[in-house]
Amino acid sequence: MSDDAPAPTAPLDEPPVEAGDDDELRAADGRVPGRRGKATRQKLLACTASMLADTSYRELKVVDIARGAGTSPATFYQYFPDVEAAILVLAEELSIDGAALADLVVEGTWRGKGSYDAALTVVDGFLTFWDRHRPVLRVLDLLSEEGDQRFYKVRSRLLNKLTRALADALIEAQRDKAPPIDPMAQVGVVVAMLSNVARHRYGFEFWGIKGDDTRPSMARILAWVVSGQKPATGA
Amino acid sequence: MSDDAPAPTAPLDEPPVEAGDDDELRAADGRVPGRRGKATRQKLLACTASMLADTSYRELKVVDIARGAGTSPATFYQYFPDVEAAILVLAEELSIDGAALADLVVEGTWRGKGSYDAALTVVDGFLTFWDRHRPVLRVLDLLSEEGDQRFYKVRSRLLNKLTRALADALIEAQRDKAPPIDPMAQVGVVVAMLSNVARHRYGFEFWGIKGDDTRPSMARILAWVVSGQKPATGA
DNA sequence: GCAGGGGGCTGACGGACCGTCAGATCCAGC
DNA sequence: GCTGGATCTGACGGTCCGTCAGCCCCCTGC
Repeated sequence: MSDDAPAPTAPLDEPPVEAGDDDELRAADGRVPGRRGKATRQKLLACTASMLADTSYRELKVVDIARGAGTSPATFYQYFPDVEAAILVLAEELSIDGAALADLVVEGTWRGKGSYDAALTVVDGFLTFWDRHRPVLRVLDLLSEEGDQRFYKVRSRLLNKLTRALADALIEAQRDKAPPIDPMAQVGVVVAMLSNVARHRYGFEFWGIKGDDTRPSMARILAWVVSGQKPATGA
Repeated sequence: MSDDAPAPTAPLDEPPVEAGDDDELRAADGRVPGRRGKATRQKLLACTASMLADTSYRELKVVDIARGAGTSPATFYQYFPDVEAAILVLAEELSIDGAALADLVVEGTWRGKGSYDAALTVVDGFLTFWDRHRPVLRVLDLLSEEGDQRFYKVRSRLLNKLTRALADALIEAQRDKAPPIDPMAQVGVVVAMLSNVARHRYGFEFWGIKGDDTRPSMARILAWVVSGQKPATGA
């Protein structure tokens, strides 16, 4: 739909506020919520998040969320058109925390021997981020996979910051060589690796991969791709 | 649940038939379906697959499947406990086609210069496989993500063959060096990359990555990880 | 401190879909 | 043609959804 495909390394850091018809928060009937209204809205959000932590998305009922927040289903619909809208708000809040990942990239040194350490820092940061927000990220993945454009956009923006930062690091680290392949494509596939491993991390150890060897594996690849040189693996 | 965590490189190729209490196919009421019954069951499966191609999973109704197959909802429940069970059968049928991917690995040469070509063959095979079976694979990912053990198992088995084959190739290609990291972990993360890129392939080009640079990117990484040497990139 | 207005909340309802019966229908085999 | 089992289905109770109209309570102005 939106044709704002940006140039590969453009910054494009719009603030994560939603750009609606009106910049004011609106309830279902068009009224602007007051103090009390905002409080229940927040309580509903918190309750949604906490239920998501130990309930599969498909068996998440509006009535449960509402009752859990000490209110009624009709009230829920006062503030959100559906459950997904509430989760979307939760997902957008993630952007702030996710931006810190890009900072990890900028702070690291990607030329020479330091690249592996920088990569491991990013890998660990990513895994930690994913673990902390697993419930929301799970449905974020779920719904963007289902073709929901709203979620797809949030997901893209979330990973985009990190990907762009890595692409910039690659360009900087390999500035003397002419890169044969689009830097965004190179680091994009690595980010895909990161996110998929983070998703299925539990499954990995289930099926015969010992301990935490996935971490150095990914760090090695990341360091190699960004720096362009075989990294000195911290054996 | 099942504690059959195998040694990293054990074959473990059980045939993809389901190992139930009885080796016979059963309907809901416990009877063995006859000729006519099997035909409608098959028609229901086909209809499920075709609806999945252009309907999101969440809006896939049993009544639609049943009507599409020219029968009634009650009949559907005669053969499948729920929609997921039908999709699970579809997913299991994929195993056969998926096994061919492992063959691609075995046939390739992973030492020296040939490694990049071998890797590109595997990458393309993987992407083709994913594109061909996208509707079913989408739901397979979806439901295993949701914690459904049945789907998780099928998904693991599907990727396991390929992963093991790659791990074996790695061990063979790097037999003179002592590998610092578990080979399964090394290739496992690459397979994670492959599957996640295959999933979001459309999104990649949407967001500013030109043409098909993801293919060589992944091939380069795959070749490097398996062979242990910087591959000669087919510029 | 009290009355009025409006923001906030809810019971209750129609509708969609689910999963399950008991009974109708079909099809061999005699 | 008749019969018994295999196959199919209409119809139902139940759950959840999303939406009203109307009630309650807070808060403001006097």
